[in-house]
Amino acid sequence: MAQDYQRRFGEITGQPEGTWYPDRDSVRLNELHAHNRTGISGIRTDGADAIVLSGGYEDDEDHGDAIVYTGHGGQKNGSQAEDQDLNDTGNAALVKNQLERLPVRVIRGWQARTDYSPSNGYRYDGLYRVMRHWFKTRDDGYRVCQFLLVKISSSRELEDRNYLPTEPENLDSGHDHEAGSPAERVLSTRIRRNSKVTENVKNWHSNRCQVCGNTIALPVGPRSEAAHIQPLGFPHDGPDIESNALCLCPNDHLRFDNGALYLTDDLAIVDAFTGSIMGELRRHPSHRIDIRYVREHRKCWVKEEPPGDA
DNA sequence: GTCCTGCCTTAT
DNA sequence: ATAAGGCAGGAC
Repeated sequence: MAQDYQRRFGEITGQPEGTWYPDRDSVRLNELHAHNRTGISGIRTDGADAIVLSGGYEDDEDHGDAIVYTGHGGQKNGSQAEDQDLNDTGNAALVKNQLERLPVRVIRGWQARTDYSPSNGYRYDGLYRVMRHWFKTRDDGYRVCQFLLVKISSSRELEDRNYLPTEPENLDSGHDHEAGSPAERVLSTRIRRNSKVTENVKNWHSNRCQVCGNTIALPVGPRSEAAHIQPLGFPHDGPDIESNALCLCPNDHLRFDNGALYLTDDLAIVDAFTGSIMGELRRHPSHRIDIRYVREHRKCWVKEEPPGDA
């Protein structure tokens, strides 16, 4: 009975990209996906080996090489009725993929009726990387967890694995971030990043983290990272400019990008676990920070109560 | 479209 | 062991 599904990451032998299946049971029996109804095949401690994209959540966005996938949970009778969270094992699994860089198989179903879904049945469409996750507030007020999936061996993904150079010279002054297809916008995140922005931000702060004040010393010299407040590229499309960037140590960069800390409008630093203020963001007179980007970042991680009710 | 049965994995 | 719940599937 419990012919326990053996989770395997990556390509399944004999099931190449493009293979078609008549139904979910067939997908499962060919060991591409654990479930016959559930979207995410995975658990918190393993990560997710596969997902099905078949229009079950209206906040999904399929652009081929770039996908915004909505997490599990919160639905009652097919419509959103509660907030989603990362206690859900499937959602936590996809975060694990992101942090451990595990590939996820993407299977598209006919129900979604996008340009990329099959007209009937299900199709295995290759391996994707989970680039990041965040929360979105829907128009009805419910919060859903979302994941940016980018196809492996797309230019962006190769560049991310250092197979392609990230040359400072091919920069575009950072204001064309709205242009191009979603996949191109994802690609532009790294390939066309303006190194002058990074350099300025790091120099102003002398490589000291604006959160903790530490500098990571390496034999080659001090190390810091320029972190964008509103992420670059699809779908957030933050600008590649100094007022949308922070100088952070790798630890606080990871915390900031994954919602462990956020900023108030007064640039106080908040510990997301306790909600209490950890301190003030370290400033430099030349480094103006635009509060609009701080708000966009906060939207991804903090449920803001609807205004009104004076 | 809606309803309802059934089957799997995961959690308790 | 048993229960819960899910991006099915088919019937109507």
